[in-house]
Formats: sequence, structure tokens, C-alpha cells
Amino acid sequence: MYTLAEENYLKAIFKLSQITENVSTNQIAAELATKASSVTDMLRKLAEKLLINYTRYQGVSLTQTGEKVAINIIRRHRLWEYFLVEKLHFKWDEVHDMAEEMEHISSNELIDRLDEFMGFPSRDPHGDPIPDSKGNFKKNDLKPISAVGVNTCGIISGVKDHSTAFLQYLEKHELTIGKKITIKEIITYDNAVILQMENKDIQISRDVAINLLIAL
Amino acid sequence: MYTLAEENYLKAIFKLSQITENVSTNQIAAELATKASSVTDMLRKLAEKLLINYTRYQGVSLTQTGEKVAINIIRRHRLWEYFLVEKLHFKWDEVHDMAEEMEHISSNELIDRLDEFMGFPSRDPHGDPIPDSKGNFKKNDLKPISAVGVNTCGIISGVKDHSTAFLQYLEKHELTIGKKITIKEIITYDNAVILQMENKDIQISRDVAINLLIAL
DNA sequence: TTGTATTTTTAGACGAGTCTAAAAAAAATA
DNA sequence: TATTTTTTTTAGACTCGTCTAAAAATACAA
Repeated sequence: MYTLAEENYLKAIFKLSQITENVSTNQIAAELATKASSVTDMLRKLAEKLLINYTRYQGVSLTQTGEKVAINIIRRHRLWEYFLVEKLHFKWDEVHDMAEEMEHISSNELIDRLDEFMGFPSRDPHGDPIPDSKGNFKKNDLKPISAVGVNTCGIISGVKDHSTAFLQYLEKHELTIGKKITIKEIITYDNAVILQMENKDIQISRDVAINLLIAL
Repeated sequence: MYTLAEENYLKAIFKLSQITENVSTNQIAAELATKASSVTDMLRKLAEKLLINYTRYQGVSLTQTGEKVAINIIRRHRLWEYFLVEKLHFKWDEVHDMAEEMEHISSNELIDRLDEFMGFPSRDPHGDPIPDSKGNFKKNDLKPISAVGVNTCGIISGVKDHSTAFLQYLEKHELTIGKKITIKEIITYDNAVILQMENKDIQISRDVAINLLIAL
């Protein structure tokens, strides 16, 4: 249906669209680790196929079709991540690259059966919502720890930064999904946060607090 | 590691090597539904990478490395087929094209865990042996029905023809893997075979008898 | 053994996707 | 507003894998 490159561009544009209305050529180039000139070429092609709205120098947005395709790729990615962690017992910091390949397996029937096989999970191992087969998925209602006040209680439920380094840091300090925490104190000097978890106090930096999401 | 095209060529050459010692350019072209000139180009590349032994006009054979790679692709293909049938409940005639895509997912760790997850199956849904993680697999000890005599007893255990049409024919007549049969009679006129299965007599043509394999 | 048919290889081209270098447009600044 | 800086696009080239058409090598037959 769509080439590997096309799918990756759509996914990148979708991701960037969550942050900015109109996505720029340079943003896409950075996201895909490629050159702006390559991006321009591909944008012309995607526009021709009616997957994006594109006028020269004006940035791009996804069309309805383009968004549907992008969400489907995200669905596939997250279901495979869930499979790798829940069924094959990989750790949450090991699955990204594999899922990056697997998300391009084209059969929707396959992905729907995989979904059913796993009991229609609603979130992937990093707490990101998994779109259903029609493309519906909940807006993320999770809050970064840095955005809530002292004495707030919550359950660790997701991450903003998906890097291996960050996930391994969390793993090491047992700051994993499902853990219940309370914000005890915010250090005014450097915005570090002291959490209570299972009757232990843990200090995390502002960087960590920004990237660790909780459900209230 | 290897490109999609390279992997497909290695797989094709391996398959053809089972029949003929030295595989010809035209055979490969037919197997991959491509042109002889394209094959020649690729053969030069594979030879440069020491995956095949190739001298102009002489046909090719796999090197040890090439064979190892080919067997690994077959392992991945067959394990994914097993997964699709056993876990996702696809029918045996539906899985080939999906597995054709999935066999190119590169992680060996993934495939080893998948193998373990499914309990180290020894044969795929079509009765073909699945190589283990070291590349060992049993030579197929199955015999076509056309090659055994009257009164032979056996269990349907594999197919030579993997086409959807043939698999659907077998499915329709319940000639599926695991069924116990006895060869009752071979019609001398057209070499049709009459089988007994579960106290019913079934007549199959010579074509079917050639492509349906049994374990004695 | 010579001539014909077949197979295989070479030569040159193309599309997809990428790159560098340079030009054009837009944004930022003086 | 004019100038500089940044962003984006164009132009031209490269690799990968494919193709067609033509040439070369091999196999087959008389």
C-alpha cells in the first residue's frame, strides 16, 4: 500500500503535529535524521497522493486519509511493543527498534487478531494509548510530575521521553508503570522533586519530573 | 544486515539447491518472477559479499555463510507461520504472504524468544521442519503418497505444493495434517489413488498424490 | 563439426529515495 | 525599510534494484 519511507514520514508528521499545528520541513528532517532537501522531495510525493496538505514554504499537515494511515502505523507499533513485553518478556527499553520494523507488516487482519489475542490492551508498555481498529484512541490524560503540586498522589503511568537511557534510569530506580507515588517536596533551588514511594523517599531531577507521567 | 532483495535471492537459491546441485540464472528468475538480467546483477553482488559461489555462465551455489543466512530466513518464516496458525488462528492457506513479510524482521533474539514462547515447535503448519537456532533441522523424511504402495498406512504430515489452491483443496476434503490414511488401491489407468480415511474411501488424482506427504 | 537455439551477460535507462551545493523565499534584525 | 540570517526548495548526482534490447557464451542438432 505505502512504502516504508512514506509510512515513516507520515508517522513523523503525525508525531510533530501533536506539538505544532503546521509542521516544518526542518522539523521533519530532524525527526527522521535526514536532510531538508530529501524531505521536500517526499512532501511533494505525499501531497500528490493526498496524504498531506502542502504548499511550498508553508509547512504541512496531514489530510484525513494521512492521519488515518499514521494512526494505523502507531496502532501496529504499540500492539507489537505490547506483544514483545507481555508475551515474549522483553524489557520496556528493548522493544522500540523491533517494533519499528514490525509496524510495517501490512496486514490489518493480522493486527486485529494480534489485538484480540492479547485481550485488546489499551496502553503499550510505555503507557501510550493504543488506537482501536477504527482509529479511536483516548487523548493522553496523563500529567508530568513537574506539572502537579506538593502532596499530590498518583500512579506512574507513562513517559514522555522514550529513550533507552531514560527507561533504564527509571527501571534502575524502580520508577516503573503502576507504582503509586506521592509528591512530598519540590526543591525551589533546582526544581528537583522528592517523591514518596512504598515508604521510601526518592529524589528526582526536574528533567526526570518533566518526562515521567502520572495518572491522578 | 542484508537487504530485502538479498534475503529473497538467498532463500530462492537455497530452495532451488534442494533440487539441483548448481542453480541457473533462469531458474532463479522464474522463482522470483524477475528477469534474468536482474538476477545476473544481483549474483555479482552476492558473490562479492561471499554469500554465493559464482562464475559467469556456470550457475551458482551458496557458500557456508550464504546457507546459514538462508536457513535463518527459513527458520523465521516457518516460526511466524506457526505463530499465525497456532496463536492467531489463521488457516494454513492464509499465512504464507504474511510470513513472507515477517521473515525479514531482523532480530534473532526476537525469533529465539518466539520459538521458546511456542514451545520449540519442530514443524510449521504445512509440515515443513523448522530449523533450530543453530541452523540444524531434520531432512524431510516424508514420502509423497504417489511413492508408496498399496496397503501402506501413514499419517498426513506435509505438502510439496504450498499453493493456496492446493491447501484449500485439501482442507475441503479434510485431508489435513495428522489424519491417518491407508492406500487402498492405485488405478493403473491414470494413477489415481484411493485412500481410506476414518472408514471412508476418498479418491485423489495422481497430481494430488505427488504433492501430499505422509509419515509412515 | 558447423549452424541454430537457448541461456546468460552486458549496456544503458529508469524510479525510489537519498545526498550536496546553490538558489530562492521567508523571517529576523538593524 | 534594507540587510542579514535562516529556512526551504531546486538542480544535479548517486545507490539500489529493476527493466529492455543487444551481444556473447554455451548447449543442442543436423
